[in-house]
Amino acid sequence: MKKKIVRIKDIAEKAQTSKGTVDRVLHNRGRVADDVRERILAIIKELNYEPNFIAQSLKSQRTFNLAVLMPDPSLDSYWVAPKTGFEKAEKELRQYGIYITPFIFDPHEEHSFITKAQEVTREHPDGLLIAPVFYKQALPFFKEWAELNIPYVLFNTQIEHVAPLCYIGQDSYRSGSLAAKILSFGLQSPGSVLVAHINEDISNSAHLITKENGFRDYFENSKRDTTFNIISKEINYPEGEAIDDQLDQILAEFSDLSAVYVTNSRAFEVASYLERKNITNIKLVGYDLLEPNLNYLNKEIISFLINQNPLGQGYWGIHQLANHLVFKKEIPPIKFLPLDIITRENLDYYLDPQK
Amino acid sequence: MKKKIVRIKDIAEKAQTSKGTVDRVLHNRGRVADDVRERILAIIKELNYEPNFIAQSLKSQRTFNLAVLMPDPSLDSYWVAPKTGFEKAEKELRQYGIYITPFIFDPHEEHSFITKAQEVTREHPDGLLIAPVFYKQALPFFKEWAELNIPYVLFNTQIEHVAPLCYIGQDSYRSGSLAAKILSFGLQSPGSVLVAHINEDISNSAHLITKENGFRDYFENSKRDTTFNIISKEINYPEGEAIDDQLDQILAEFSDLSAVYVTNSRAFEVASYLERKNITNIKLVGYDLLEPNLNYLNKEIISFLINQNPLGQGYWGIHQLANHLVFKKEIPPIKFLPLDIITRENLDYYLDPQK
DNA sequence: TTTGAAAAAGTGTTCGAGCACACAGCACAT
DNA sequence: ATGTGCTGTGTGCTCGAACACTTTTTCAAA
Repeated sequence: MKKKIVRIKDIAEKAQTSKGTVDRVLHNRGRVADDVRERILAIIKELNYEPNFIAQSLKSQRTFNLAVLMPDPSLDSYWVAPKTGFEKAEKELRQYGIYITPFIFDPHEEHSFITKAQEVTREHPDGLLIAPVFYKQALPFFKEWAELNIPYVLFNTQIEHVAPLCYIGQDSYRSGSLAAKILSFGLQSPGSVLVAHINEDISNSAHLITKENGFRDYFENSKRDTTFNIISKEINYPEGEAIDDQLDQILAEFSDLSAVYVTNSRAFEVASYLERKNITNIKLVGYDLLEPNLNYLNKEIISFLINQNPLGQGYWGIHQLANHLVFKKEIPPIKFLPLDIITRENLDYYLDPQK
Repeated sequence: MKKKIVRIKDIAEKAQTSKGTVDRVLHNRGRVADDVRERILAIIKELNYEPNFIAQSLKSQRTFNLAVLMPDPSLDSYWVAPKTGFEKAEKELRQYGIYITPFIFDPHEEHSFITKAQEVTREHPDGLLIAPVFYKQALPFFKEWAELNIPYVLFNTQIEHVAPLCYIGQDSYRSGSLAAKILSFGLQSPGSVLVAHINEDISNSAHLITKENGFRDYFENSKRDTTFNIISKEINYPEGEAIDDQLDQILAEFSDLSAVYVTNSRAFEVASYLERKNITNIKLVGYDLLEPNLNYLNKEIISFLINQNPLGQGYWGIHQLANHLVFKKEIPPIKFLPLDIITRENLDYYLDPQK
């Protein structure tokens, strides 16, 4: 029943050599005769040896200093969750010598990002987890970090043409399709459907366009009798003020508006509008389990939220770095997190950070 | 930045004693003079000592033999996933001395369950993960295992009045409400809604009734203008034969049938019927990512599936036992797994067993 | 054949916790 | 006076992998 755990010593005995030699083979340290190497390699394979990583990490007392570069949670509460996530990961991984230093920048100020990125470079961490919300400003740093051999993991925003250790986040195209599927399920009669990009610099946010494409394509490819008029708008308003004017205008133009898809976490703005104007026949789908969103989800003004799992992004980001640095595992270049569909009924299970 | 890790040796030095004495204090093994004990305790607190559990588990080579008692996956493919789950957990935890012996019974034969349960008792494992699908037959065994001090974790079926270490599974009531929410979102005009219990011994499956209650209550409590006629049926048919007769009958009786909620994993039977009869205006929601279900989900004959995460049930079941036995953690008496809403667009992320 | 340096192989220590064992000191019984 | 048993304390080995260090083997040049 019990498979015996294979130790280096077992391999050495079976190969009639010593553990030192086996060790050299295992770590490609050379200085081993070819025939012995072959023999040992065969036995390793035969016995299906897996290093006891407990002993491994006990021995190698080395510590790893990781850096996290991301926006300030106190300025945009979306970022609270990733912070919670990486802190949770740090707690789990402290045993393995993982330490994290956060570098927090102001998401509205490019130069704040640049300053912090420079600090990261100066610190020269063993690994970096970064939310590259400033796409263009980040590019030169990626080059620098690559030269310094600092592996970096991206999260939240996927960027082409840089070679991170891994990207953690969602498949934006699919995400859009999913939103479309949900709304489409709830729509019977024809009407207009709004894709709303709220307070975003679209030129720096390719992923929102990707979401929109996924959304549009779903409606185009679905073979339904009813057709829908998909319109998209960038809605910008000063922080603190209401969104009413813009929405009034859109409603005036499209009186048959029956659904709204908000491509970021600001669905609550639309929900607040709908509530105040007492409009109940417009279905609303958005992103992320922020407090104001949850409020309207509970009131069923927001029908569904898609969870981008920001906590998981922080958590898994650190874990990927640890897998690479500590456990020397192969890291897949992309780790897509699930597109969780959240409604009032299953909300609880996604709120509490469970492993 | 880096907090220095405190070792037993550090405590011993500071207390001017030896690590053996500190060790005895830490493990309440007695044989320590009171004043020394106090002094050591104070220092432990002051330095905030936390045992290095890597070294701990390296040393204590103790192995734990866990048993899993569940139905045969080759007789009902639902059980493939829990098996995959506990095997995955075993792989991760082998390092910590966890070994699993499966005890597989025929889910259609009570005596098969009883035989296997007796085998478990004879084996006297260090812990047990059990899917108590035979409620009544299982009861005496729980008593026995409690007396033998074998901690057991329930999964799949929640049972009252036994005191397991933990229950892993879903909140059935919520699960029903969620199904209702989804269907309700897709239903505009009034009509009949069927709750179908397919090939289940309802008397032994309280959780299906709970699902139905959750489902009904959602419709009752929702303040919508349209009202729906909720009917429920037990549908039984011999394995291998089709379900057509029963459904024909129901459709004849309720010509306005607009949705079906299948309370277990057999939604594909209904889907197959709908496909063959070319009925497209009935929405269908069911459970579990079985191959035949996925087929109809892709064809959009099944609109949504709720994932009961059977893989996670096996996986977390073993992990809870390990947390209890190996890591001496507190275990919550109930671990509800998320009610994942699955559709064609987000299916992939729930299929592959990711951590 | 001897020598010597490089290559190959083997030995021993370390990491931190756990635990068996050794041992000293003392009380009490024989 | 010596033995027995118990308490309090300290020492040293173990777990498996890593790696520095030592020893042995090999093989070419002298």
